[in-house]
Amino acid sequence: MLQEERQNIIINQINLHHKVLTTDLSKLLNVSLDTVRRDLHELEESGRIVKVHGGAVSKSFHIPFQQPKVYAREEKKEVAHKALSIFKDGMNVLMGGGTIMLELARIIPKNHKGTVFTVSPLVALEIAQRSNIRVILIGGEVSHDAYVCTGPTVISQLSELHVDIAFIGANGLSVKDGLTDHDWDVVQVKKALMKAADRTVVMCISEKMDISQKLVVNPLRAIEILITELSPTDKRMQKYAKTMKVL
Amino acid sequence: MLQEERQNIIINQINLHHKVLTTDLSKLLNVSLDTVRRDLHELEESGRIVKVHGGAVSKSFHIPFQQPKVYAREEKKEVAHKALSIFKDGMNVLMGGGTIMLELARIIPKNHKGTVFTVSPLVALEIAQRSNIRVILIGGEVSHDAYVCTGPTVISQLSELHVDIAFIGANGLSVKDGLTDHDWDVVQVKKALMKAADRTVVMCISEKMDISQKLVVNPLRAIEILITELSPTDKRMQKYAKTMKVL
DNA sequence: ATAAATAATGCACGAATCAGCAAAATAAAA
DNA sequence: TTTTATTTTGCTGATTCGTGCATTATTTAT
Repeated sequence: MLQEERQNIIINQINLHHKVLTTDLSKLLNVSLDTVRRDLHELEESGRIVKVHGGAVSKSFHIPFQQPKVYAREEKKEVAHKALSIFKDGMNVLMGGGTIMLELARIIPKNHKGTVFTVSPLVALEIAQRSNIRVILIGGEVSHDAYVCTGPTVISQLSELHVDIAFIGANGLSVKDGLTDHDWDVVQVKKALMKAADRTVVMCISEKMDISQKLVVNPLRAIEILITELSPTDKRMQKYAKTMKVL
Repeated sequence: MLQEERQNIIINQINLHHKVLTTDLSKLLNVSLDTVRRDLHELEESGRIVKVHGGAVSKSFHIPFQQPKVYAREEKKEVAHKALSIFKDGMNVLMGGGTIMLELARIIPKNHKGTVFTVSPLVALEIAQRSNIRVILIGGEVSHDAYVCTGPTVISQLSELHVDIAFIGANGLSVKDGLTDHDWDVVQVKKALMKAADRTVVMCISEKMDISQKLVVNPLRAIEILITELSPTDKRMQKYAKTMKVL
């Protein structure tokens, strides 16, 4: 068996399973462990795979080490600042939960006037420090992980609400599935949030783009504006820019 | 299973649930606790997660609780500890707002089971960290000074509620006027809180005793239990002990 | 304060890796 | 073809890595 042939098989296996064990390859290809190891080494040299102890993984599967920089905080702040440009005095605004929304809440000017509805106690507390903003917290069962109000109470209150614009965060956004999330309760709430608003602004860091979670909140067309830390001219944004405004 | 694979699963779990327990991961991944711990350690070293006692949480998810300087903190803690003795597993409890209530929330055991209703976002967030307690936040307009939900929404939701016991703080308590307060909105909420509960526990530090505020919440007879930092045998408590239980 | 749960540390064992070397296979030259 | 050079493969021993266990500390709950 040719070396090249072997290495192609290895690449195929990795594409298939995202990972591969050195011992398995040895058996599969009927060559010694050393040969496999050497193959893996070459494939890594040419940057096609990532070698790990015991085998190798595909490049996409391998999450590169993120340097000690604080996790995506700066990106989120960047997103928040962009969102602030749509945040006008006198608006009736609905805000979801999550860390991005909290960043947005933090940078809202102290003298801003308006009304903010939110399902997040954290956002509510932050904004309540601004004396010219009425803060209405939509109450319900507080989820233990996301610290957001969920449940039928929230849904029914939101169904009686109508605001200009809703800001919500995203855990998954893709052209195929639209806005997606992994927690059933949260999905229900997000649906209700979007329904209650004329326009929806989705805010997320680019890391969440082209990712689909288990549950669908709404298709792409339900979103009017998308904000990420990337420039609107960035290549990754183009496929979204077709159906919505991006900034 | 490759180490890389395992660590990816851990990251996924954390992204999904925002927090994971070491023991759960051990079972899920079929490896020893030591291995999980080492994985968590490495993931923390590379700055991808934050390790906490018992497991780990997502780095993007740490609550920036502002801890404002609390007046008479020690006395309030003392009151809170006494109140804890009435706080039994399985109870349906209603909690008001204020710093004393927050102290109580803080010392509720992590493994307490039960349901807590509250009008205070701060209390709700504190208690939501206990996974065995259902926390229902009664939503409404968040007051700018006390950070408590107020307004008609709160009143109407409370009118539909019935719980075993309500814990509320006091800004004024006297034999003549009973429980009094100075903020109209807060008074309405406190009335509704007491109406929704079979029994009312009033918690305050002694300096609020024998003081009357502008507005009356309820007369003394509406209160079942009074808790202060003073001993039940203290001279100042005697006149209250005639109509209610004191501790 | 005491008991229980969780974490850190050191050690041992097996598995995986690496480097160097020799045998085998392949390619190139005489 | 034979010879020589080059590449590829397999093997050996030393070393590193990953894991689990036992012990000791630390934290948390009662």
